[in-house]
Amino acid sequence: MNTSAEQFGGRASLTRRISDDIRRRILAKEWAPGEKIHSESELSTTYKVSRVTVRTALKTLEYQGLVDIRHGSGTYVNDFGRAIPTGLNELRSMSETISELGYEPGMEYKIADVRPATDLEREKLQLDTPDSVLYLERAVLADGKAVAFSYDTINISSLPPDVVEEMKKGSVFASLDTINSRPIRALAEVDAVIDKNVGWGSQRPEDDLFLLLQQVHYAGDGEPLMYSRTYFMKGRFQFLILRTR
Amino acid sequence: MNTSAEQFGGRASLTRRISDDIRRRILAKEWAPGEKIHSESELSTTYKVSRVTVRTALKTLEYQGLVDIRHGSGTYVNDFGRAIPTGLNELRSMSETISELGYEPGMEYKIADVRPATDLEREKLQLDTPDSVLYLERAVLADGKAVAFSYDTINISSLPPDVVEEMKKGSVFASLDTINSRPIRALAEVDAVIDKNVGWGSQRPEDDLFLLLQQVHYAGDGEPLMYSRTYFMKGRFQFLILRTR
DNA sequence: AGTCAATAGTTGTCCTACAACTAGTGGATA
DNA sequence: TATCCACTAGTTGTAGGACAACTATTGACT
Repeated sequence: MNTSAEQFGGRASLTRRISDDIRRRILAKEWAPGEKIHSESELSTTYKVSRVTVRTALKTLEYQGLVDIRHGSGTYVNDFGRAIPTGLNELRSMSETISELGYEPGMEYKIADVRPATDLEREKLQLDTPDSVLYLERAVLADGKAVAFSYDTINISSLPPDVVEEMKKGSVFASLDTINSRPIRALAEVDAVIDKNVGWGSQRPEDDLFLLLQQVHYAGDGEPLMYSRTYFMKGRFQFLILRTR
Repeated sequence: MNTSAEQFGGRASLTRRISDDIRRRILAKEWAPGEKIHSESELSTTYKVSRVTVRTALKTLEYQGLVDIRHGSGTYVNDFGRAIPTGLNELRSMSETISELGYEPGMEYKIADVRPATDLEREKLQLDTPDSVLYLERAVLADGKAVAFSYDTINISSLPPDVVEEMKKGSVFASLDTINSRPIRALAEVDAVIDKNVGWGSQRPEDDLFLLLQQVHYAGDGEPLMYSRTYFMKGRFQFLILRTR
């Protein structure tokens, strides 16, 4: 098993590891949509864990919309089309999401500076003093094509300098993982906007129309880590959501 | 307990009923954000169910973002601000959502007709023959103010005539419930659009800018029930989403 | 004041058992 | 033949008890 949690150093629970693995197997098309997967007893035998653990793992996948558990019958793989199951609801980095969709993720940096926080940023990140923040302007690429423009402000007040330097080049989430403070919660707001000042280059839309995902990411202790605005370009990135009861 | 599932005649599982009730208690502010709720053992005693059932119910609420379960410590109510926990991910009708947000829901009907399906509608609803469909154009109201315009096409090929008549006036979801075929899954697509032909009346935005939620709702057996486009007006309806790991 | 071991309380996992439900089998019946 | 129905094997849902793993607090000790 090579779960994302293990990859990122977190000691994930047994349930989480099983859940991640079955999720991987489903996304790898081990079972076709509509097909019945192995029974809970069978899975608990092969994974060498109790049925309770398998059940909890499967429940997670059911919440995510990947499977349908039918009492007395079995667990069936859902047909979720091209949707990223739990795309908006589960906290993943853009790169992870793009990669899971089958594209090659990339980032094109325009600005990566440490500078004093603006009033808005101080409010969003709950900074009292006029602290310095790391400000990033980047284009999000899928297979080399820009799909979104990202404006991120990172609270660096409790981060070591070398991690900050690392963030100027690589993935913010990965850097936060190295010091074990990946955000575990985000409050996101979706909006449609027309803005002439967003984006750059030849790939930006002429009608200035974007789908804006505005987020504040929080650490486990409730401290705001990052204020992030991602402007998606229409048609470049399909925002599919599976809704379930 | 008066769960929505019971209200709508569905024989909900024990876990679901417990989960719904604890959810209700949390939304009713029985515990403040950050506060620790009763332990699993305690809840299992008071509800007279096993700890397994309570655990599964709490897991559901954790996935919805309402609570945070901490190993060895307890279960804590999340501070989800003004967000509708699991707003986009869980399948609820607009009226239910508006009502849960604390506003008085309403609908203003512009069109409610049975007419032949268009090509697009036939495709979305997987109709082979040129069947008739129920077409609705409505303004969605919160406290009497229009927050969105809704364009719905309902597959009536397997619906009794009296239910169709009922839908022309009341809630579509409620009518579907009476014959026990409420949708259990929807594939939704979010987009930003500029469209001069959407909306009506004095409350429509001058810049023709909308946040579009395009959905196909499916029944339990996989049959498409409804193709729905909801155009939200900027600023009238805050689309907050709680994202968790 | 600070450190640390002990402790009580809570969630995570395991085991076994049975209830509730589903889908199919095959015989009885008209 | 076609339909109905009891039966059955298989699967998920719930129960109860036990222990492991973890957290937060207490209180003794330095």
